[in-house]
Amino acid sequence: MELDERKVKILKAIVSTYLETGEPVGSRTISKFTDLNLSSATIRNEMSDLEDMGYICQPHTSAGRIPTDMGYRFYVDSLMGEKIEAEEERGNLLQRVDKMEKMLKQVAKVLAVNTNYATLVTMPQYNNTVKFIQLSHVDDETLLAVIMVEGNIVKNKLIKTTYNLKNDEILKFNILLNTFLQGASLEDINLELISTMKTQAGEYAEILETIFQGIMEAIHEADDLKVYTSGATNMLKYPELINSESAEKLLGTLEDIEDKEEFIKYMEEVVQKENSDIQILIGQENRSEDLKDCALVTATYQMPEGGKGTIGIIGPKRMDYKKVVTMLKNLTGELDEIFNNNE
Amino acid sequence: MELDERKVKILKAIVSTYLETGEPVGSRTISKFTDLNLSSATIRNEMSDLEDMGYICQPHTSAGRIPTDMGYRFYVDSLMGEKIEAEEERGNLLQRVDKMEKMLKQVAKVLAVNTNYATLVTMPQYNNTVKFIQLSHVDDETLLAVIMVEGNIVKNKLIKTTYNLKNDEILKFNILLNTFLQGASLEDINLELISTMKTQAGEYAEILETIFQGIMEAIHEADDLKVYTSGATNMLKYPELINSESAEKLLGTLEDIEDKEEFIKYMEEVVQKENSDIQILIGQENRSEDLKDCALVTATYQMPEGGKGTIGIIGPKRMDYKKVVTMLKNLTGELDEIFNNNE
DNA sequence: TGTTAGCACTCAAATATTTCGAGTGCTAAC
DNA sequence: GTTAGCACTCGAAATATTTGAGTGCTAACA
Repeated sequence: MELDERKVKILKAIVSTYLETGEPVGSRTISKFTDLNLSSATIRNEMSDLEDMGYICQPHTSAGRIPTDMGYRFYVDSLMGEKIEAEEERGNLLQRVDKMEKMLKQVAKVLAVNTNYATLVTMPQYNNTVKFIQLSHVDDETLLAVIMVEGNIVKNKLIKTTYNLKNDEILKFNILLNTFLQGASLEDINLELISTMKTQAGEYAEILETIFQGIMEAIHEADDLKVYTSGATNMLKYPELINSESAEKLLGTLEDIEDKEEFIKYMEEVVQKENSDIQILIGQENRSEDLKDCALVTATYQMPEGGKGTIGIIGPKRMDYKKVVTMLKNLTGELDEIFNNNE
Repeated sequence: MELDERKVKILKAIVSTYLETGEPVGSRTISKFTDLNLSSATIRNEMSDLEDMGYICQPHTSAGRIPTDMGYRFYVDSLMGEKIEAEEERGNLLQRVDKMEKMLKQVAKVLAVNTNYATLVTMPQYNNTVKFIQLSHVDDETLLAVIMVEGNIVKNKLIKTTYNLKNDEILKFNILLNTFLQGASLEDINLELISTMKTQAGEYAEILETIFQGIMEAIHEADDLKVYTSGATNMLKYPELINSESAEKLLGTLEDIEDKEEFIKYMEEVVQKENSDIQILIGQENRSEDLKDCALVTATYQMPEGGKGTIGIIGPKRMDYKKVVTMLKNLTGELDEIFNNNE
């Protein structure tokens, strides 16, 4: 069977009506509210066809039709085909804040409030090139290492030492560390480099080892992709999700998303493989079982220094895709703007 | 009317039965499951008295009795009277982690998982005595200020300058800042001190102003009492809360609790006024409207350096107080232990 | 005077029953 | 190919019915 133009029109009408109302849509509704001028009976025939083709289904006999994942997919794809122009009133959503962290939290919040879906925003990911390292004396047995990496991200770590370093010794360590590590990315720091440094350190080799270890821990630490979520409780607003037995699990997932290695990995993957900036995954298309009744819409933003992060929305499959996509485009646009102006 | 021993026994039996079952408890139940050997009729009479006295009430005629806030209060008070011995198997709950932040998150998580209530943990509050300040060069127009305050909390801030400071100039600033600010608490930093510093800075007074401002911002910033919550979704497990119209609001409150100045202030207040380490607020006893159907149980922990923070649980009034209190005692005990060993 | 058995009454919750109507599929006619 | 008409389906809502735990009250008993 073929998906002719009329079928397409009907399908789109069904999906968009369903997106609005959340009720299964019947043949009469479509007959009345499209410009096709077809009777309900004809629509019924077409609907029957569309059902055979897998785009729509009935939640039970004698109910209207609702889109299948495939139906949503078709709708979304054709939506993406149309050019979505960013709305005129942009630039007002975000207030300028200096701290990256706050900014991203704000983005998550803004998104959640404006869309009524759950949102998540990841920190931009850098390749962690070291900009500089600063060691300071805290007390007799503690040092503070401050490491600034590409993207002006500051990490710090307290390091316990057995030997009480004097100020001039710390200074020497600072010089040594910076000489070797400045500009180095994680991959650059290999065993060879380390042993060279140790040779240079001479009698201090052992302490260097301790310090070095602390520094590496610090660099890796914040690396574990922070995710900010917001509006998780918005999920409660969608009955189709609440009834689904996974609702509580989903909320839980969102709550402690920071722990869910797996989930984060998944997000990363999504970011990686997309070429376009907007990516939509519907229902079963999501690998994660928790999301099987949801749709995930993500967009990437880019930092001037090359960092890359994701803004995403999790909501019911019955989601206002158009609004969400526009929203995401606006926000990533705004982020770009802010970051570029800041530089 | 007087609350004689028998009435007390019956009241306690009612409350504790209700805590277990969540159902209104009737006279027969009490008659059967207490060692009083009284018929249900007698119990009924006593219950009627207890109702007159305000300790229990009926959700509707011809239902059993449930405790009023006053009833809970009586129960909890008498519970607190008994000595609660910490459980033997303590010390295993928390894994040692180095970062304060992680540790507190873990505490929140452990509590949430073990109790099935929502939990919140605040960062310890210090009086923010400056331990030392370290200024570093980032690029031509940016400085990094790292400030360590009492309790080994590290704060940092990027400061934009108009004038490109050279290394030796930065060194001078470092010395200047540390000379004046080391050991200073927030109250110590007043206008007089600032103007003295400016005089010392001479031609650099203006830049000092900028830097100083940045530093003050940094110190204040993290000061805004971070709160970690966990297990907010546990609230969904308690039907009595879900039906209450405030459920969603409550969840929302928990979700972005970091913004709710008001709420945080409230917590602080609770911490302030308590002399004993455990504080319980039931229903209307809570100032916050959002908590009117909940109970809030808090405990304070103390850092060796004098910092003070709060661990708390939010749950339904029908809460396993005994377990929660024991749990909190254990955890604060563990925290103390860890902090002391660490030092 | 305190305790208890007995009984009529109440009322939420569970269960069963009915009604309603939106929606379908099919057929026959245009 | 389109449409009107009709019998049929079935969930949801409304309504009725049953059930049972629980109460308060009274009268009798120790």
